[in-house]
Amino acid sequence: MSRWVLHVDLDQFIAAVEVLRHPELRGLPVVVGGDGDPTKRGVVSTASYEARRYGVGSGMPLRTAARRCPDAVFLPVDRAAYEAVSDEVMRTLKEFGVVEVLGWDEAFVAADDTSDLGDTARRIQQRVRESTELDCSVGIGQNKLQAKLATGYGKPAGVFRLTGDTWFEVLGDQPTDALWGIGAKTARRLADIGIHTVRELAAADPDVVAARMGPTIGPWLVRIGQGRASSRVTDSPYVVRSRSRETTFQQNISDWDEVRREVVTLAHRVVDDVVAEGRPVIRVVVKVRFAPFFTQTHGHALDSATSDAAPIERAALAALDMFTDRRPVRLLGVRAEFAT
DNA sequence: TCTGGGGTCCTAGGACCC
DNA sequence: TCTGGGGTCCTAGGACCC
Repeated sequence: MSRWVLHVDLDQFIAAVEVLRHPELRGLPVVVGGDGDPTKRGVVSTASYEARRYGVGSGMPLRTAARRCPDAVFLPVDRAAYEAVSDEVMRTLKEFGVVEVLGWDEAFVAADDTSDLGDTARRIQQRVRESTELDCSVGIGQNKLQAKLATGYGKPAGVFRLTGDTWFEVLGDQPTDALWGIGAKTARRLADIGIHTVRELAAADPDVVAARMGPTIGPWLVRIGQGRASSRVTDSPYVVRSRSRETTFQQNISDWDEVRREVVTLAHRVVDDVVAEGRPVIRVVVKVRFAPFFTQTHGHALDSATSDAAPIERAALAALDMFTDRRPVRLLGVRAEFAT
């Protein structure tokens, strides 16, 4: 099955939505993250292109962003607002074919009409602009990996095509972490066995990579190095596997009784989500991030699948009791896993 | 620079069983 | 008697993504 895939990615989505709501911010450096207070613990969700010129980027601590760009406008994250705009974007994309949603601001589209994909991409951009006043970039590829990577070369507001024929020309000399699915850690481990570029990864022996990276991941890494991946775009509704809530405290918590109370609070928030989901839970996992930044998890299986608050809360506390460390706590999380 | 919140999937090791 | 190997399940941790 060889078909073409389009990947649509909204430009600086969260910052762009905020500028739509606050037109006076257009052209200014805007940073969205945390509760909008750059003196607190939190990271940047999205920075406008104006802010990026100061070296502010996603994932950066808000305090660092404030230091690099003191004049930036800092805004809190407003999930509901972005979800509403995202829904409108996805509705628009469905005019063009099957849509597989990847997040608030990106999706794959299986183009019905393969006669002129460049034209389709431009029409998508036009329709998204008409319905939401937002710009997007579109990648065109022969599979999802190619399309996804192509989009990055089209930004902002452009269209880029990446195919099997141009794969090595565009990506061959890039470091392996340019690929979707390879991060800093995997890139470093690949470098340990002499693989630095996409071209080298593509030429590697899958068995050698498997010996270092595992039997499933190893051969898959070689395949993505070659630009090979699935082209199946699916709109089948995703079945969520877990629901979780977590909090980073502004000040570390040293009192274990307070830790227990916070875990109960989080467990109740998770139960609300679980009830909304309407499916029973079989396991509860508690995550503790100790100061300075050391994370552990422990889980507790439920005797029987349930959505009731009491057994889920008890399981969370039982999981918490498995922690023996009593260093100050920076973050607590509770996750409920659904029966499959 | 002092590192969010919400997810997914894979791996390795131990327990358990035959 | 003091010892093998394989399969499967569970758990914790790692890595990645948006």
